[in-house]
Amino acid sequence: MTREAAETQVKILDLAESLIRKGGYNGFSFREIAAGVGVKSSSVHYYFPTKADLGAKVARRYTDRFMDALGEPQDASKIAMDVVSQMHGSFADALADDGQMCLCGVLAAESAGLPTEVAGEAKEFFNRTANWLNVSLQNSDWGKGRTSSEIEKQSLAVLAQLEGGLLIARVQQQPDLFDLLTPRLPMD
Amino acid sequence: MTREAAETQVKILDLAESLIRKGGYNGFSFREIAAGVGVKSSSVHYYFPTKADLGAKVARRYTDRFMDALGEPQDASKIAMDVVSQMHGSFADALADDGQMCLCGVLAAESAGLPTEVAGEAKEFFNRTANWLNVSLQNSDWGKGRTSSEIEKQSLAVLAQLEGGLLIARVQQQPDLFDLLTPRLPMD
DNA sequence: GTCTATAATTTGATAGAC
DNA sequence: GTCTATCAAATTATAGAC
Repeated sequence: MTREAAETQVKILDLAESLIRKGGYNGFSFREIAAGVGVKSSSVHYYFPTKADLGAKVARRYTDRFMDALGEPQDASKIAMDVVSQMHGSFADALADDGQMCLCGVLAAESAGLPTEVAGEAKEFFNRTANWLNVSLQNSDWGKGRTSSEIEKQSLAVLAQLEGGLLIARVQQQPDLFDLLTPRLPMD
Repeated sequence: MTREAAETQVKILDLAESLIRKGGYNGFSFREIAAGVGVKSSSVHYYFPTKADLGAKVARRYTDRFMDALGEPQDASKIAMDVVSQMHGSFADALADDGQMCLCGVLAAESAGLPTEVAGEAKEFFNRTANWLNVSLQNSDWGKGRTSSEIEKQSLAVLAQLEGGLLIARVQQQPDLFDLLTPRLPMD
């Protein structure tokens, strides 16, 4: 694969990601991608045979990058609030650059109407982020002495509030709203 | 307006609501509506001149119905947990009948790519539900002695977790997940 | 109020030249 | 790898008969 080819492919993925985050999977077209990248739509099909394939690969790359930024959950004990803050920061980064919300949050919202490959990747994003929270909270001070089902439940609650916070910040066109909404863990 | 006409109009609104909740605003067409209702697409245009008009009216009706089910916030003091539980129950109802999520949650996710009239109605749903929570929590035991900015913040946090919970339950295809995620209010 | 018919555009996708 | 050319289907929307 030549350098130019790789750049075209990456440009397509970048623009597709941006457009999906703006208007959802059904809100962009191959021709829109092509025009933005500076090629013809047939060239987009050269890299991604179908729209479902492009959508799935955009989601996969997004999830990989997101998990990469989080890093491996540490074995060593951590402060639970630092774990939550780190996750909050990763979601805030998604919002910060262009005021848009989490790609897989958008896909999740319309997932009942998506090709299975795309919906599957969106689902996988939540599996992986929930698992990261699970392991991290288990190793935290807060996690000691709590049941794994209680920890799993709180991991989902944290994720829910973060995704929901992005949703609200976006529809209200007030990105700052998200910063207000740092999830808390119950202390009882 | 004759009885049959009213029924057709309501059928259109009902089906449009269901389809948007399934696949978003860009995931349904006038012909799909027409086929499901048993008329031609030109008849759908008779009731709703444009797609944006239909989308906006679906959202408005949804919000009105949602607020109607909540009822007026009581003046009398209430238990805060009952307030949160009531809101949780209203969102659960949306999920219960067909396993789909909140209409305005879906619209919010793709709001950056929607016609302004539709995005505006989605925004209004959050304004009205947040305001209901605000007033109700202010009148609750928990609200006594707390600042209005703290109460506003927690109202948004509750909304965020509920919408995010629907998002997760839907993408995981596990409606039961939502029941687990009853928001809590901080007691410190 | 619902229909037929159709305009005008956009969509995802493919064949084949270079 | 990118292009031209094109297809078949779907889209929103309108005009006008009944």
